[in-house]
Amino acid sequence: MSKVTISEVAKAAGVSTMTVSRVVNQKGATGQQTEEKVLKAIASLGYRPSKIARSLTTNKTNTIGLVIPDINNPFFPEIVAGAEEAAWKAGYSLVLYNSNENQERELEAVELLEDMRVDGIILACSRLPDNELLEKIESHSAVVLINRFLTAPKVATVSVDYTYGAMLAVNHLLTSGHEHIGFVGGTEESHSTQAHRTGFITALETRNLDADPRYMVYSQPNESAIQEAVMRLLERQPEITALTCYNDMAAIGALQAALELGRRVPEDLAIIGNDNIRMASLINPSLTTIGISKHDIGSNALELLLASMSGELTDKHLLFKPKLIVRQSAP
Amino acid sequence: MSKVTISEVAKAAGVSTMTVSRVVNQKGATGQQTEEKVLKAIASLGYRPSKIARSLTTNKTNTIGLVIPDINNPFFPEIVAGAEEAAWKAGYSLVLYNSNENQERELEAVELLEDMRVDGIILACSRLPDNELLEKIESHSAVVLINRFLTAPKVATVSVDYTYGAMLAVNHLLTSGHEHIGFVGGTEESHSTQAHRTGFITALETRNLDADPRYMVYSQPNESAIQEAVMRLLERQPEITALTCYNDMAAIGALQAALELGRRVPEDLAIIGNDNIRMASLINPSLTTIGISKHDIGSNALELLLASMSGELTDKHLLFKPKLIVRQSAP
DNA sequence: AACACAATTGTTATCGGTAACAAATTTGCA
DNA sequence: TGCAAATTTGTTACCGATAACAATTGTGTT
Repeated sequence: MSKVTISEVAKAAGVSTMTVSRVVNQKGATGQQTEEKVLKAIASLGYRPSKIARSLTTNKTNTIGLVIPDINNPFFPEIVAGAEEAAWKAGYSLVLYNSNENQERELEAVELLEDMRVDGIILACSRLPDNELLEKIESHSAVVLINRFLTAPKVATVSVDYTYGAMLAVNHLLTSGHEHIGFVGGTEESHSTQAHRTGFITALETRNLDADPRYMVYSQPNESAIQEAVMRLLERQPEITALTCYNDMAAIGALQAALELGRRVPEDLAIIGNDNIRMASLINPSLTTIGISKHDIGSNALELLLASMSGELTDKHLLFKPKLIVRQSAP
Repeated sequence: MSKVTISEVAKAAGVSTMTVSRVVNQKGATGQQTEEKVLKAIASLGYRPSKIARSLTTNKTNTIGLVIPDINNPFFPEIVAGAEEAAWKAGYSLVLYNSNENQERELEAVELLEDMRVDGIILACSRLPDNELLEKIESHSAVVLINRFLTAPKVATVSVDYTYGAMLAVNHLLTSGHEHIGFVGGTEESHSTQAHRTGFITALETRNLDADPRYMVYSQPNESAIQEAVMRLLERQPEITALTCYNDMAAIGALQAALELGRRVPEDLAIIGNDNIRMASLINPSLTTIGISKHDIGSNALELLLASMSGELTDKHLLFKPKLIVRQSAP
């Protein structure tokens, strides 16, 4: 345990603590030989300034909170990596909470981050209702939401244009000649599901086709639930020849459902995913999907947060345009 | 920004700050009606005690540092999840660094964690040489290493018995009748590679077979490098009919190499991975692999750390026994 | 009612730094 | 050489909480 304090260094160097502080922070003028004395004392004692103590006076922790719903969902590690990378470059540390898709835990995490006096927080895919979210957020000076739109002062957002992505997917399928296209979503409240569905409907309506509610299915975001939901959908509406899924894990669940029902992919059933997680190119058949740069989302979120912290902007909303990646599952 | 301090609460409740502190921490006796007054004041002001200030006096941050080499490597998110879960339950927060397999960055991360006065650190798969690692570690009061053995006071470790796992793999292949088995490792310095190779060699020698160095190949831990290394290996030693890989990503690289060379898996080439990442069961052919419970590694590491912090043990070494999971790639 | 003792509350110093101002030293120039 | 201005250093107070001890209030007993 490092126990060397600034006053010990000051004593060893024969100067005041302020002088040591000035040398450490390279702030305020410092004389040549004094500086050397101090640096020598620091080195010989192995002094490392306490960020805790510093934070108390400066009212700044150089720390950022990141709350994600499920780190095991391959969508998120890349976002975390992007954010961590940007944070590192800017001299910030990341405090990570994995809410496990649990609202209460998400709330508590945001509160804890407040207790820790983090300089800002990034909330990914919050499942909290608007009012609760707003209430918890207002005690923070800088907030960035990922994939969740919210108009509020101090709140910036970084989102993927899922609506646009879904339209790309549906148009691709329509162009390939599919006439009965199903939609596989997550929970109905989830914003990405809603955005995706909007694109699904819009793309169909643009071509004067009806989006039949019976062709849409929702599910809890885990593979077996998805697989089951898709199986029910396909048994109920066997005329479906193509599926757009709100993310790649759902698409993989759909693949398994197709396998289970003896439907060949893509011959009998075309499947398009969303997110282009690494797995998408490695499974068989490889997954046609909508690609988004998750790393960029993370790094942009963090940079937006830094800007927001420094008061350069109060709110700003980034929207990433995804693009279609054609592979085997929907050629 | 929460700015309510304890003295404001004290003023509002008409008591001293110590009384407020006692109510907040439920420590020391407190009178009924005073407690109510204080709680009311806390609620109405929205007071949240500063962990920063508290940490300064108590010399405890309720914070744990976690350094991992690559969060995009699917081996790690589960470990992080396990550690985060256990930390959450114990009331600790996690500070995460992603070193990107970079030694310098890893060093810096450990130093920063010291500056933050975290209560303990978990270092996953450190690539630092022993002496540097020891030097940096000694300023921390509690350390747990994952997949890295090191005998030192205050240092506990949680490791997977890769050697045993590799033996399982080789024995499975030998039992299936393979006579020329190749080994695919990561960088030669990596401990998991070394442990894996030891198992590979031991399993062969147990059956009085020689482990031919020409059958072993090493590579940087990224898919394309692995793929290329495997292709060179297979072209050089075409008699090889089976490969054991030091992890699943390497096995997937090997699969791609086989595809590239027109070798069918498992008919022409059997492949066994290691780690049982989620992808392993989803790719085609599904991957025979060595299964380890990564979530448990993370949670055990954290619990060990907590025990170490509370002085219950100074060093302890956990070794997880993996087990063979037979799938299509090596039936 | 008086006293001893327990329960509750308050005071002061401190954790390890930095802000803000004051003091001391150096420098430049008439 | 002297003196104002610039540079370097030191002092004091404070950030927001808690530890340790002191003071007060309440309780039961005879």
